[in-house]
Amino acid sequence: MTKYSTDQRKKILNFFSTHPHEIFSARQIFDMLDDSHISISTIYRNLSELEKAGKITRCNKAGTREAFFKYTHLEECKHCIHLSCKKCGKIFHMDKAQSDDLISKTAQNEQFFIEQTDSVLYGVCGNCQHCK
Amino acid sequence: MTKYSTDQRKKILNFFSTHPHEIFSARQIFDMLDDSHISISTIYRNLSELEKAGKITRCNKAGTREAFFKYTHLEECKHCIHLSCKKCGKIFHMDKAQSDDLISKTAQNEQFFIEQTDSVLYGVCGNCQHCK
DNA sequence: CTAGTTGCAAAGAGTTTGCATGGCG
DNA sequence: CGCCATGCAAACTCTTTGCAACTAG
Repeated sequence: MTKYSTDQRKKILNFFSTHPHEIFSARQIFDMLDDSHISISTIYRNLSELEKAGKITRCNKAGTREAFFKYTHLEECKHCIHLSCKKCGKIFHMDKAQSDDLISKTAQNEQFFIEQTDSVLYGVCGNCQHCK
Repeated sequence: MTKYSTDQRKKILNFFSTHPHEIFSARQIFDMLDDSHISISTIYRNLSELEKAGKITRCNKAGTREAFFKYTHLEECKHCIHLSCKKCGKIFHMDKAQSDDLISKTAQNEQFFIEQTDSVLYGVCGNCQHCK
């Protein structure tokens, strides 16, 4: 679907690749790329394209109504569960061994087949735990 | 905050208690209680009240923009991680022992403190796994 | 009686879409 | 030069809110 490489597209993808461990809403990206004057509809259209292309992943953030997106640059992103800090918004990766263990145990014990890609656990990260 | 017991309130809560293992959006409840002619704003206001009162819990559903709610009738709901089936929308409870294990291991290994209440893992349940 | 609750319609947030213009290849 | 992408504004969806009418206690 994506045929041309436009300036706007490059800037949006570049933004994600330079912030690989955080999640962002369309509005946040719009604001942070303010000096590029990219229209909000272009942001939305590109986020959808990038999502379809598998370069970013759509996810929810507890207590918000907006869609959030995170960069999926790493192979590991596809093979482990994500942890999202409610305070700073950063994304962490659960240890692969533990992810796998959880998934297989849940399949066995509960007959439930977790899909890592869509699954985000919420909580507070070590950093934010310290500062009140 | 909830002082009076109105007909609308009773019907909404009753709806949840008779569907304890599924999640619903405001619109779905509105449609399913159609013959009671409860206005959509009353649905929303009561969902907020019931949430504050701890009788239902707000949660996200992957790939949707709406808020979903589930009945929190059980004590166990407050102490374990939830599993949401992407196909049928039903909610399952992860075994408490496994929930606890996961939370303490993640705290240790990753320095990340999961909050059960907000955390929903997505996947496919045993039932839906069988039917394609 | 009177304060909480409802219904309606209007306002708000977030997101999508139609259409003319612009720019990549 | 042709088609895709962009920008703008309007439309849409989900949710909240103001206000007058209604009702539980």
